[in-house]
Amino acid sequence: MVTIKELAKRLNLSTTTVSNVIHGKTKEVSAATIERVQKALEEYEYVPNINARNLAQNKSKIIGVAMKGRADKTPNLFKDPFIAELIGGIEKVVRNSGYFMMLYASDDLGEIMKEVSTWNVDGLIAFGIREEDREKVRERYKKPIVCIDGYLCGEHPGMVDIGLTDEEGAYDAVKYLTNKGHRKIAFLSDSVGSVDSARLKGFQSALQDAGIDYRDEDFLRLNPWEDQIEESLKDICDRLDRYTAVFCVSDLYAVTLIAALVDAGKRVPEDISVIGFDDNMLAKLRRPGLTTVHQEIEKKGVIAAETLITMLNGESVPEQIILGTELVIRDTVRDIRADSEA
Amino acid sequence: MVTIKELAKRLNLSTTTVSNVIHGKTKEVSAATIERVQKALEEYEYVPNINARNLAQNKSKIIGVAMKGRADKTPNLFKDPFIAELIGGIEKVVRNSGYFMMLYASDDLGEIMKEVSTWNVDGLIAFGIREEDREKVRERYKKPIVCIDGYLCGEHPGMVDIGLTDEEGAYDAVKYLTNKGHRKIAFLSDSVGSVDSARLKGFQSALQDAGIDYRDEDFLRLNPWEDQIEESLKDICDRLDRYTAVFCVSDLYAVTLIAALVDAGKRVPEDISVIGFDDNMLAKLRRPGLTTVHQEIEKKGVIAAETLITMLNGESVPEQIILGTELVIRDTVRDIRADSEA
DNA sequence: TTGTACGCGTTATCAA
DNA sequence: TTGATAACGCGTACAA
Repeated sequence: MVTIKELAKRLNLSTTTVSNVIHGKTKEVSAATIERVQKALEEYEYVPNINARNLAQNKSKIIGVAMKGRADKTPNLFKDPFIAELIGGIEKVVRNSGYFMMLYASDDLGEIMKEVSTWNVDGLIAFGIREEDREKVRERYKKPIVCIDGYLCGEHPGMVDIGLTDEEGAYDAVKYLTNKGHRKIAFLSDSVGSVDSARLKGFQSALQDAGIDYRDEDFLRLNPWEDQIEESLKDICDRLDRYTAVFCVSDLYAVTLIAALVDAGKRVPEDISVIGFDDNMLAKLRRPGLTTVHQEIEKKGVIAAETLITMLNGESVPEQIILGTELVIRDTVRDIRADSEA
Repeated sequence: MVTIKELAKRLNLSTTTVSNVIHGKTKEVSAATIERVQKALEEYEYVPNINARNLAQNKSKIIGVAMKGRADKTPNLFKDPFIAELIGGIEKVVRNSGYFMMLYASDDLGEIMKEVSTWNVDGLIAFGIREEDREKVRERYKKPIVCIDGYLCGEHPGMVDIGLTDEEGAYDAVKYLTNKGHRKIAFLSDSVGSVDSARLKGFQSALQDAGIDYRDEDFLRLNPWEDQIEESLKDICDRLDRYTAVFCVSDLYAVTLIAALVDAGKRVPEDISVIGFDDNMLAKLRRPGLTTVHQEIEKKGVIAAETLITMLNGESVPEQIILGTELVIRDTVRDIRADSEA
């Protein structure tokens, strides 16, 4: 660990000169000195001390990724392919831009914000931050923030949102189900976040357009905790006896549900049709294929990170970016129109 | 951003006293002062500046996770469920121990090591570092290192390895295949790392024990690059015409292969039996279930991180920890003994 | 019980 | 073209 100071002493130069060479501020340094310094840098394998640099510049080159509630929902954050792909996308961009990524997952927003300011994080990507928490975040953190699926409304200076056509996506999926003759359709989710409620809205609209009444009991709530999921699934499978189709709020849940259904002796789609959301690898790699609503998850992460870095560069960015969805028809929805006519 | 200095001035105290209160060195501070300081800390929302702290203490509270070659193999690191689960396990422990995780994925080991020392990382978890690179790493980085699947041999002070019974696992799987009457068995992998060669060894032993000759052409090499994988899969599917079973080096590859086989009009296991390795969510969530070799991936990450933190605490740890494997029999291997007798 | 003063490695300002 | 020197915020001997 050679320091600039040591190097300077060895070369009989000042730290300033060495520092200047390191940073290419070479206009005011003689060619000979540059040469000498560069050689020494190589020879002694100089690496800058980021802590000192950051301290001096009041920067960090760190981009924080804050995920409220996620640590509690999934003990292993990355087991959910959605999270994994999203973070993968972010990480790629962050790394290629010369920044570093630091992950904060906690249910306690205060905790997250404390660490974010402790590390002097240059910018923040927030995932799963609710409307009511947004003020608190802004108050304690003045640098650029990009929200993912934040459903920002109103003015939020220095804060942009990367969203999705959640409502339309769900609408298309459920419309497809009703077109195939389904009238008893359940909605499977785990909570009632902004994303879920947007998708529920689309679900309800599609039902309405088909002249079907939505009842509260159609909302099936999966408890994703590892020690409770099995029981929860069993309960849901039972309740699904009264339905011919389920719209699931994620592929993970769709695939998990299908496994439970199959284990309970039911066939998909012969006995019940299932439709997912995300079109992640779980959907893509299974055969028969999962009918689902496609979204570009990795791209979402990439765009979030790129947007943040653009902001960090002082350039302007749109207040909101909404990515599209597309229904991908594969093999888990059955056409039951013939049945009902019979 | 209040600093200790400012706080001290406001309270008419010295920075030392404030600092002492912050760190609970309360034996030599009057109760009244403690009270006052703590109240001020709350009120002004004091957060320490990590850069300054690290600079002063020459520490970082950062644990680096270095993955050589991974950035090039998978453009999105976390798309591979094995990586995702492993990192998830590490991250959980790291976070709960008050450390932070920083990810380095690059094909260039020098690049990785440079950043590791730049950030003054307290400890390193290395994944996919080859024998020949180990010296280089040790030379440039003197702090504790935990390797995952490193296949360390010989003396490596301050360096421990978390491994797996790869050879036995593969042996069990292939033994199972031969027991079921298979004699034309292929080996699917993407490279020839230590892990793969251990599994290949087990593969070969099992063949040998069943009196089957191993030929080089039985080694099917999958090219996992996104733009080449399709072609590679097609080629492999063709070559599999001459086999009744494949042993795949990962569940990801097994599931990917099955999808390709199904798309090519083949049935698993009726036409060809497939066996995987890892028993990750891909295997667990599919129906019919994937027969595979179970390993506790998340636990591997957890143990790696725990071991490193133990080392960081100055306690002693075993030089090597080998986790076990277990064959999980599900539904992708067919018993063809009846066929051959017929 | 509290305060002073210095060092950590780097950058930045200003003077030479 | 180069060099002194003062920050940056914190921790810690050592002094009071």
